[in-house]
Amino acid sequence: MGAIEPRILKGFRDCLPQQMIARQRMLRAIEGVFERYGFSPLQTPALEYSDILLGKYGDDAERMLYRFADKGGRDVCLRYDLTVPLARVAAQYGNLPMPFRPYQIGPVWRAEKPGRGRYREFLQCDVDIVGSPSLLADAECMAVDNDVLSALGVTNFTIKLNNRKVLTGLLESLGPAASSGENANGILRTIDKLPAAGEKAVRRLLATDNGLDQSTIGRIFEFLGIEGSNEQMLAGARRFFGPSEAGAEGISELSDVLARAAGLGVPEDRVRIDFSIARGLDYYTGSVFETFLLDLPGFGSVMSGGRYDDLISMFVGREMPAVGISVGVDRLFSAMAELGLIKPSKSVTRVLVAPMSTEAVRPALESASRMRAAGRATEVYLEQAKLKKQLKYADQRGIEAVVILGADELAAGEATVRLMTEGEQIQVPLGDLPARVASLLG
RNA sequence: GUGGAUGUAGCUCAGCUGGUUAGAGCGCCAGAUUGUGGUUCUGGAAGUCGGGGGUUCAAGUCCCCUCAUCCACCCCA
Repeated sequence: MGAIEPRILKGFRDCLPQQMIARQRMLRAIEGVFERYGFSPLQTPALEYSDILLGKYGDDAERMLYRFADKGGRDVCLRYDLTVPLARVAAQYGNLPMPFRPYQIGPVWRAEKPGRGRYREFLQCDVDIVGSPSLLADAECMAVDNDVLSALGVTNFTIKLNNRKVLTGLLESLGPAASSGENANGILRTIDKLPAAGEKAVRRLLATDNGLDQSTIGRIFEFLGIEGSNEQMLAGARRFFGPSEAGAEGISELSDVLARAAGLGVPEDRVRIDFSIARGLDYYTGSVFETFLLDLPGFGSVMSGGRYDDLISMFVGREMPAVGISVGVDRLFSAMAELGLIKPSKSVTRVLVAPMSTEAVRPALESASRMRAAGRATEVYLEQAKLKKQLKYADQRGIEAVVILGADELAAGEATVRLMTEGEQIQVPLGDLPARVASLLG
């Protein structure tokens, strides 16, 4: 008795009904946006063979993989995101019609230190477009991003946009020391820290961690220092790169994606080119985006993604371009809670049927069934209790209507319906109950 | 992982320089005449004072260790 202390693992959370109700509403809104863009649901397992996930994310991320041997001695990992499992699916099923447009809603796990808006288990909602190299697909991801936040009532945000080709072009222009393989990824991850860590720290890290000399670092910051409107930044970057350099292709893609996104109705002032956005994950190859809430500076990105044209080919060996974006549902939810955009609900029940005596139980059950058939979430009070207690039960749960069935009502063949917010009561013939309650509740 | 802060009732916290049976607000439960919630009034339940060790006649209060949480750095959704 009580010998086991109830507790929960660090970084993991219970979502009690009061939160879950609002969270489910949020998920439905997100799902609605996804489906309006023609994305279809996909689900994959929480566990994958380790070799499916390893080598896709980069060192920083891989340290955060939950990895263990299962009962059969298989080397497995909890998925770190939804993108790599999707890549596996796209590679594994040869009969998928392309472009393949799945959306996924599911938990992912990262064994990192939890903090504000950071958990070890959290829900991601991804949309991906597999099999199309079109930059229109990139722009669609941004439009989904914009629509999702708008649908949730969030208005003050910025989608930061960059292109990996710009960054790799930058590194190539610096010579082989900077642009070769793993070192290039390391440099990008360092650059990605710029908004959080600041220029000084990044300069130091580029020298100590990435082994760059001061003139190379100077050149990088010459590029990162390009400022101004999106147009001005594109123009500045064009001047920086020669026309034949790899970076120029990225600049042209950026310009294209911007135009397409505007065409899809993404307000232009919500999109900002930011050359320091690299994303911590290795698999990105083209567009990268991260979304920030301007009312919560320092909160971190609530939605992000990018193009990963080479990831799926790591499984199949042939070209398979893809682009996607991911909503950090839990983070977004806690951000919205901080901003007061979440209305908590205590229960989904809208009607409580209150039987006042044992004789009233049978008619109460029947009434409840008919109310449910009419589509109203209905509970029957389970114990014999005073009316006072039953009304209190309804009040505590925010239940809008109580159907009272007592001796008087039974004798008259009707029920008393009490509307809790108004405090009004009306007599309703039992036969009309579902229709009347439905119209009273709206 | 580094630095700082905090751990007292379900929640938010008070408890002065160590001194008898540890408090408040909110919440919860019950009652204010027999079938009417949310307001009010009355009453009630509930705490190994995070855990362990030490100093002392005496520790929630001082010291040490440990665990946990929060904030910053770091990293990301």
